[in-house]
Amino acid sequence: MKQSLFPQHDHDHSDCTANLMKFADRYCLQAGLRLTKLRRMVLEQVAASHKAIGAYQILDNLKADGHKLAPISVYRSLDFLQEAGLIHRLESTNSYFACQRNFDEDLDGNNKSFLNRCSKVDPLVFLICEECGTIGEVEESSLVNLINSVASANHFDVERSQLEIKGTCTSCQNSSIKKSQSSS
Amino acid sequence: MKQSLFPQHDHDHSDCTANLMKFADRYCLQAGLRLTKLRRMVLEQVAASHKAIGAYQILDNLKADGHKLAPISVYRSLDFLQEAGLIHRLESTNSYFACQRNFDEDLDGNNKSFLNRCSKVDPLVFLICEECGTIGEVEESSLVNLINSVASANHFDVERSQLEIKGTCTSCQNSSIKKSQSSS
DNA sequence: CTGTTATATGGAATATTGTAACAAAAGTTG
DNA sequence: CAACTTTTGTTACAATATTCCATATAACAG
Repeated sequence: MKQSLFPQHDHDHSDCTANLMKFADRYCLQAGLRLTKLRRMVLEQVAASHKAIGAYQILDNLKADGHKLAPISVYRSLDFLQEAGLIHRLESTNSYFACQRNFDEDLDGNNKSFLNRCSKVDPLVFLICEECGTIGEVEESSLVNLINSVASANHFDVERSQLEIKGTCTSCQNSSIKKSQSSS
Repeated sequence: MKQSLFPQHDHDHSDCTANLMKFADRYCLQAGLRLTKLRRMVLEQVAASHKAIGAYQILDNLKADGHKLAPISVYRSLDFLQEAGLIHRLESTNSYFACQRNFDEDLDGNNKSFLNRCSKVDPLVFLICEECGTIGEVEESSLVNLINSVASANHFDVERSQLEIKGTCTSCQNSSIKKSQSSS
């Protein structure tokens, strides 16, 4: 069970974005996927934070940068990026965030898991802070067994699955405590 | 681990609806919830099948029955029903289906779990057939442990969680086989 | 290089899903 | 009944997503 840490509010995010874009470039190159200018811009928007972002927010941001763009173009890019496993969609809020799994070792080692990252068989597990909107992506290998057991008990053939866990992250728990203490 | 069976295509559904409405009436009465005429009609629409139904589909159905209705009214009823735990929302398809857990024993026994059914702490697990749209709701007590372990490892305070498993149900698997055999 | 094909993007309109704000009606309680 | 709370009606609108067709760009064979 490898497990990412939930992104902290005070972490240095510039590295996150840079690493992700670097990875995306190399990954798409090796996988034969075309990370075009538009798709890359959309990915940069999504990767700009660990909060989920909506399609129209991306659209507005890019328009503000002087790009002339229609909703459909953003949605098409988002579809591509999701298909490539570079971003995920939060179903409960119609928004998107960058895949936070670190695949540096795969990139450098060039091992076989490289091209099968975020495979459709892997269940996705998201921790969603409802206070600040930050998303933490978690790898939970034991969830596969649970899903398989449920599925086989019902003779159900699983394609993909997603577990969305909503609550409050540490940082927000602490600031809530501060708030309630100061207000009382 | 109590586990509902995935609803079969050929089951007699009239019982499902009748039982559910009967339960809803008694449950709301005892819980002090007002299952008004409108809310009851909306629930009947949702409970009409084991497939998820969209808000505007419900709206159209009720309009076709001669009721004058606005979207907001349907959404308000859906909110109430969801809050009451009588229906669930499929986040990935913006649609609703009736809670399929059978609480007859709770009703008759009048035990303490009665008023806490579908508690927010309980993770929801749905099997979603992408062929026929049928939803199977499953109780998986071991998922609580998994979620708690993930959450505590990340110091995350969980409010609620939902696992959506997509794939193909038995009936549809069989009909696909028939199709591919006849077409080859 | 050139024509051919597949893939990606542009542009306009429109479909689908969901909400805000305020008024009216119905239920609840003293 | 009167005051109050809850529910529903009405209108307008916001937010999210897709259809359809045209244009542009990349990939590739000859």
